[in-house]
Amino acid sequence: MGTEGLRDRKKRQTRTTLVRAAVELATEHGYDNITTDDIATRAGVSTRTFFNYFATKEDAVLNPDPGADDRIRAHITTSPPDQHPLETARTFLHNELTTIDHDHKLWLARLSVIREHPDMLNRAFLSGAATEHTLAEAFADRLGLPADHTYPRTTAATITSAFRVALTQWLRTPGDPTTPALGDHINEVFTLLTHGLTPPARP
Amino acid sequence: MGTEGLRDRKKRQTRTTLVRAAVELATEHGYDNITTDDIATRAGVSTRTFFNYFATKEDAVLNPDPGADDRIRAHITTSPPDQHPLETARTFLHNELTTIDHDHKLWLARLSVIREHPDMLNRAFLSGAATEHTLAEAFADRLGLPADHTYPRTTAATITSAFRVALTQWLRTPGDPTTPALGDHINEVFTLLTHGLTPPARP
DNA sequence: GGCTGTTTGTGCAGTGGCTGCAAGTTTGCA
DNA sequence: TGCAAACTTGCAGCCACTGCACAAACAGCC
Repeated sequence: MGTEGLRDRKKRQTRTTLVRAAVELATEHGYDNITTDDIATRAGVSTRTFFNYFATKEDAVLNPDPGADDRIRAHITTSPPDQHPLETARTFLHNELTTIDHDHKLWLARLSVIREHPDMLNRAFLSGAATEHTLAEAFADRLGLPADHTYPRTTAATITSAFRVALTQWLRTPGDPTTPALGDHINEVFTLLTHGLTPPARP
Repeated sequence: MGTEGLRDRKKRQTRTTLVRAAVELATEHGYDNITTDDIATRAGVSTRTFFNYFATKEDAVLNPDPGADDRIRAHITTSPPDQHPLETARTFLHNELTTIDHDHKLWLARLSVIREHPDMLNRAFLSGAATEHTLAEAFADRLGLPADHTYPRTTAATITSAFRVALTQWLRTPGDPTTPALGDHINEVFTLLTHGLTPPARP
């Protein structure tokens, strides 16, 4: 089971090649000005193959991480059961940030594309309704509640929203070392939420 | 200025006719099985005209309310400045519910379409990013904060999320008078949020 | 009632995302 | 080596959506 097999290796490579092609082309010419044909051609495969790997042109740029759901579930079930859900989510997100540092360069390009297309981020989060569902399920399990209970659902929705806001705020001032890091934005948003969104004092 | 003019009247009528056609056809044959041609034909206009009224096939079904943003802004600016934002939003949503009761029949059909296509609801809420922006702006004004401050943005995102969850929960048990009304779900979700999502006791 | 400028409706041709199908090609396995 | 399963590819096609050029309807004015 340790061996991966030639077939799987090729498959993974084709996928990452397509992602790179998509992100590069989008940053070079603008996402709207490239076609799926362009992406496939640069990746050296047929257009039809492109759609065997991605259901959508957007997916090729965003490259949704299929393992994310498992990591989420694992983190939630292994964290202290009486920990506040927002705190559990916060620590999970901080863990993930170190992962992002890996493909640093690819991520910067990807983010520049997203910055030009804010709707894409939104769509990513909501067709990522699957992820939200995973969150709700995991918290429901931990709390001994039914999966469709209002509490875990609200919690899950709030968490994804929170992360989205933090990302949006962070994207406004990218790369500048004097501005807050993404982790700082996450902390700020989650702190607001744990305090029930109590308004700050007037300036 | 009181008179509406024949031109405007016709325009409004064409729009509502298209909406009715879209919703009816979608409920009859399923949203995926109808084309924009079908909708236009039933409405008695050309396909090209359809796209003069709606940017998207989805829009014809959802019929986004262009006046909503103004009502939101008005409600927020006229409500007590020291009122908790979540409470302000809660009362606003309750006001809107009475409006929905007007086109009751159309709304039921629309909801049945949405129930078959949960993604549509999500997309509606996030291409309704415009609405979220309005929310953030209005709260920022009221609090004397800059429009891009994290607090109003988090608040706005949380409110739209909350409403989305309430709607989703409500859609699961529609029309049954023994189950909670939409307003009850809204209350429940907002209560959870004002308490910082404190987990309920284990059952 | 006519005249003129501005909207609104429509046909047409075209782009491009996305899919099903029926091959061909490659890999896994015995 | 030979067979089955998985992967790739070309092709034909659907359909949402757009730009453009022109016809039709309307508003305001004389």
